Amino acid sequence: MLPERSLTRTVPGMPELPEVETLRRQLSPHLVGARILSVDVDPLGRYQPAQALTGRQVTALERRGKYLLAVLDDGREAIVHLGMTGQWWRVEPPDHVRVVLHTDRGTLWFRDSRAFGRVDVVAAGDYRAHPTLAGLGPDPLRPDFDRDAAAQQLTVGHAPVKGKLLAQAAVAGVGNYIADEALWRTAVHPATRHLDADTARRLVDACVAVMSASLAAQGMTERDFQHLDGSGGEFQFSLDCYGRAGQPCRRCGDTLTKAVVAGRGTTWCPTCQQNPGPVDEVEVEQS
DNA sequence: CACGCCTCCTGTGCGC
DNA sequence: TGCGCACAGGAGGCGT
Repeated sequence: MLPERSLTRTVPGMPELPEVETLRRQLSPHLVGARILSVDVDPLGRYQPAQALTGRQVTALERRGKYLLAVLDDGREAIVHLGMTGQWWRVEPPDHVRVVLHTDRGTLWFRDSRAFGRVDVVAAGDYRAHPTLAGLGPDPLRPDFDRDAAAQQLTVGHAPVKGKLLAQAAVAGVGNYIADEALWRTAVHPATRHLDADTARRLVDACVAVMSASLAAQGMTERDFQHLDGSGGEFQFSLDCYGRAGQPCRRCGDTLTKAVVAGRGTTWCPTCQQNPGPVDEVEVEQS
């Protein structure tokens, strides 16, 4: 059963699809059907749109990729993105409260220390102010997930495959750890700029497999896991690659390396994931 | 047009 | 020990 102190079991580091879906399931009983009586919002401008939730009833809580969508009773919907550190609490957090929802079922607090999260209220389906959401690729948890369409996206363009994965246009909900794990599983170098169709399909399958395993573990809880109260995610214990720079590859024993690829910290095995040619990576110190 | 770089934030963890 | 500072990182915006 859900502990009182933290609804989210805090999902600290990087909420990706499994973490956001876990949160959606935990949040639903407290939000779907509830009416929001009043809203307190942090002075920071980016959260101001949440004020528009006042008086609204939530009719459904959906998820697309890493976006939570709360369908409202007036034809609009609330878009919630957790950014890096967004959390929902059922008790008042000690700090970094950005939005407070007073509902007829109790109060929910949105805490976001780094303030990369976002809350917006738009006409249903109007994602003009959210281009990534507007161009979101197929979501692996939806029954109509089109694996070949996702793979096709990965074969076009010239950007490093790591960047294509993070862009959300191929597979919705991929973040840094899912990308690194999937690339490791398929033995694809993250800086690869061209994939053949078969490799692309295997990479999509690997993304889905990593997401499924992580969701089954209720996602990854990284930094705050000392505060866990029994409902925390466990996937951090199943990682083969992400966060293991400097440690031996579980497949070949070589030392996993870390560098910046497509602007993001990236870990891979230099033996299993062969360098496809000239790449523009910057070596980063290993721990 | 697609890509790459900068920005937003603040806790963390490093170096001195 | 304590201080200061660079850095991480999802997504948006913009320049090339």
